Amino acid sequence: MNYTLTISELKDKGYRLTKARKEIVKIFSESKKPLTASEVKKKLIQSGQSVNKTTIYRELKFLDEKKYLKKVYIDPSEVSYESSDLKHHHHLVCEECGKIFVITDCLVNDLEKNIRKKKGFIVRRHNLEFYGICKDCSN
Amino acid sequence: MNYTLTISELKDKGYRLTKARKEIVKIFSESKKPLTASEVKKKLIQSGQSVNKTTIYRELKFLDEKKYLKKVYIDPSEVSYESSDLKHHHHLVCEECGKIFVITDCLVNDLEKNIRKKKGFIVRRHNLEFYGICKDCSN
DNA sequence: ATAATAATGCAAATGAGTTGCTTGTGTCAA
DNA sequence: TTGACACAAGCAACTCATTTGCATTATTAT
Repeated sequence: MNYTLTISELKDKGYRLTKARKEIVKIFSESKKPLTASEVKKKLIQSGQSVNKTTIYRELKFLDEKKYLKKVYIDPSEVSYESSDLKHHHHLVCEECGKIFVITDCLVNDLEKNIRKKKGFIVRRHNLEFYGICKDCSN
Repeated sequence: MNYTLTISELKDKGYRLTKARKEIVKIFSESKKPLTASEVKKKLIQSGQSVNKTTIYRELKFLDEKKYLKKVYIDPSEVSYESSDLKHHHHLVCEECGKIFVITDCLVNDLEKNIRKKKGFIVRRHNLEFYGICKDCSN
């Protein structure tokens, strides 16, 4: 994995280690689920940091461009991000309570190979999200 | 198929047949790819209709609620819609030229059954989009 | 410590989507 | 055919995520 989301990795690459950057890296490396800009802001406030939203958007963009974060489209009204060195996985999104569960099975790879063979389309990435009702909410 | 996107179906259900509604239904029933509100507006203008964006948003919402259209999340900055009586399929989105191709294979059903069994999560729907480089752009 | 460069904060702008309100138009019954 | 009523359309103003310009501040190599 080339893109380990750690302070030392960023330092090695020669990127500046600012307060905001370090804290945002920490937040994503500890988070078990994708986070939106506003969720990141909340977490920063909780940890006593006051960071301007513009800075957060710019930092998310920076980490996305450098491949340390990936965009995840779960809520059409807000983009989420997650660390790109997580093992390949997909999300179960409960339409009742909004909780997000992770599944690590992925049988899409075979499909991608077929697509390449049959259509000449080279798949670089895919999004697969499941929406439904979680165990707790189905009673 | 209960939700055939046609004028006569809407008439049978007792919905009003307005100019905008009829034209939007026509646009979606002829379109081979998902369309955003602004793309619908463009097509309306091309066909000589001037329809307010509010009307378009309300009509998309109406047709979505009545299950004649489905939301498709391809571009995180804009929601797309497509006719819901299309055969189940997924999209190949070229990251170079933006063209959208359709694939009708879907091996996600098995996965959904597993999810239900293993996690107790009842999948209602899923989004699966592939992003990559199309044949024309890979030279 | 200092210069060079990148990051920050703030205010203002953008753009998708929504809402309140008034006016216009299909539909149906008489 | 007409009138009443409910639903739809248009307009302006609003919301909310995200972006941009610009002046200021912080980080880092020298």
